[in-house]
Amino acid sequence: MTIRHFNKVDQSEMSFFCKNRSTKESKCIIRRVSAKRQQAIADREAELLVIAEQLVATEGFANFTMDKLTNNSSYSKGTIYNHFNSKEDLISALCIKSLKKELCLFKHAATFAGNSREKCLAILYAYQKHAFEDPTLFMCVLSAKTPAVMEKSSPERLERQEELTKEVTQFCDGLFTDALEDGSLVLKPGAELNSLVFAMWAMSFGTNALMVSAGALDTISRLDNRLAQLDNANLLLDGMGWHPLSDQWNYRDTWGRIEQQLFTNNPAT
Amino acid sequence: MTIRHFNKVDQSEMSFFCKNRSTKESKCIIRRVSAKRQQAIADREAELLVIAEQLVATEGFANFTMDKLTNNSSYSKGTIYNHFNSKEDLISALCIKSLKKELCLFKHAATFAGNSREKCLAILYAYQKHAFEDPTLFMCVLSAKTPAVMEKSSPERLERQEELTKEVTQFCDGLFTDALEDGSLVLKPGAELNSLVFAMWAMSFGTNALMVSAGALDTISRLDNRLAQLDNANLLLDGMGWHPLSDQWNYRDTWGRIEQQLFTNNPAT
DNA sequence: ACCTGAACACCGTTCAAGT
DNA sequence: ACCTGAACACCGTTCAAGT
Repeated sequence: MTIRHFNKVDQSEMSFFCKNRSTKESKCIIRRVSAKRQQAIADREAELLVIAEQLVATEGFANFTMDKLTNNSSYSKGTIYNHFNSKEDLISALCIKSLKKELCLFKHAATFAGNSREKCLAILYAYQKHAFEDPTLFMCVLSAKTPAVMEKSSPERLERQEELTKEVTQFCDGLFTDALEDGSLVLKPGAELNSLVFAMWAMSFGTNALMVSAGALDTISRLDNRLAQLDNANLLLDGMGWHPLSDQWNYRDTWGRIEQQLFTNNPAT
Repeated sequence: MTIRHFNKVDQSEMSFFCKNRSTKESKCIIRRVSAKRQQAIADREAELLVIAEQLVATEGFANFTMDKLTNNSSYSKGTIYNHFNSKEDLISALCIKSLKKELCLFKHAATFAGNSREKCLAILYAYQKHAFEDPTLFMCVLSAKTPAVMEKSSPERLERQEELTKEVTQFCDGLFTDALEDGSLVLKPGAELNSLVFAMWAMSFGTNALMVSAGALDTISRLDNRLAQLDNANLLLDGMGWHPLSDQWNYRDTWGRIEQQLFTNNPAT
């Protein structure tokens, strides 16, 4: 059921261990010699992030401590602080992991065979799936934008965060420009592509955030979790005038097909 | 410019200090005797919340400590722990303060003279104003729903939270039922009033949350802050079919009138 | 009946000493 | 070159001693 990501850890993420090697001559040699070791370090970092995420998920953000991470891993505090230069930097790392997973799911979703509006729904389905399966990671993206976290994150990670956010945004821009090109979406006078993308982002983020963290509330628990994202999206996309409108097409059927075709027992990526 | 709230502190909020008085006979006498004292306690609690909010605003949530609160106030740790039985309980109290302010602003906004959709926009204007003026309080409502905070909050405050949330929801329900009654909004077949209210909530919350905490991002900073909420709302309300639609009415003009008539130099409430 | 602040257990972070 | 864990400063919470 669950799509696995990052089985193979990307070495390019190990910015931290390389940061003090500034002399150009030695750089290459060291890299070549320690390639295997660097892979080991990257794997350890991934392992630490998995443990951290589990701890945050079970005990909540506030109750998560570096002590607990140390005790639940086989590494010492010093080693952990070699990977993350503060607790906040670790959250930043979780945010990066989250963005990478989102991007991966989005790209998978975009392969859905359908019209442009259906593809957009596929992305939203993927976003929802991410939020429900990994609420902790999903929320990390928000908390990573908090001043307190940003101030204490390493510049390398902040940069990586920005890069990935830009990639996600551009990906969504692409959806909209496709729709503009095939004529299923037409900009109203005075409207901008940017603000449409932002509207969709705000709506889907708001829906997910409220469902994930305020699910206990009356108003929300009365709604059908599986369909709220679809219903909200339909209202918004109708408002944008994105054809076919929801009374001319059975998007509830689309929603089911997205689930079946893309996210069921599929060892994608 | 700023509308002031809670100059007069509501005594009913001091649940904490009264909780151990269960014998009915003595209750009344004690209440009467200590009425003045209870007012003093309520005032102190309000004072502590103001200081706490400032600290959270300047140093961030993670960097806020009970020690700093103690040092910045004229009271001892023990006294502060008489008001809030944990750091999380204090966040819960900030959430309550936030909800009360929202409700107060919403009721003021609902006095706007206009059609039902314009009234809805007035509420959204008020919500945005709250989020931008008091980002800390705004975000408290979300963090208060976090399991970690809920587990350590006093039951009294959790109950008050729920009460207020219900009040806000019912208030929004009212807006929609008014629109249904005067015919400017018609439910599509299969649609529910509940899900429309939720959609508006998700959209406006998402918009505010992204603007407040991710304002540093490229995509967002390019947007006109003042108008994003309006633009997003117009897309959504058009999608609901709430008349007059945005191409039949100048809602940008409405937005300006809301600001001028309701939220400029007005010592309301 | 309420206030106080010393006291305690715990957490984030560092760094001298190891390998 | 990297790892370790003792050490330190700080934070959340309590509670015996005051008024």
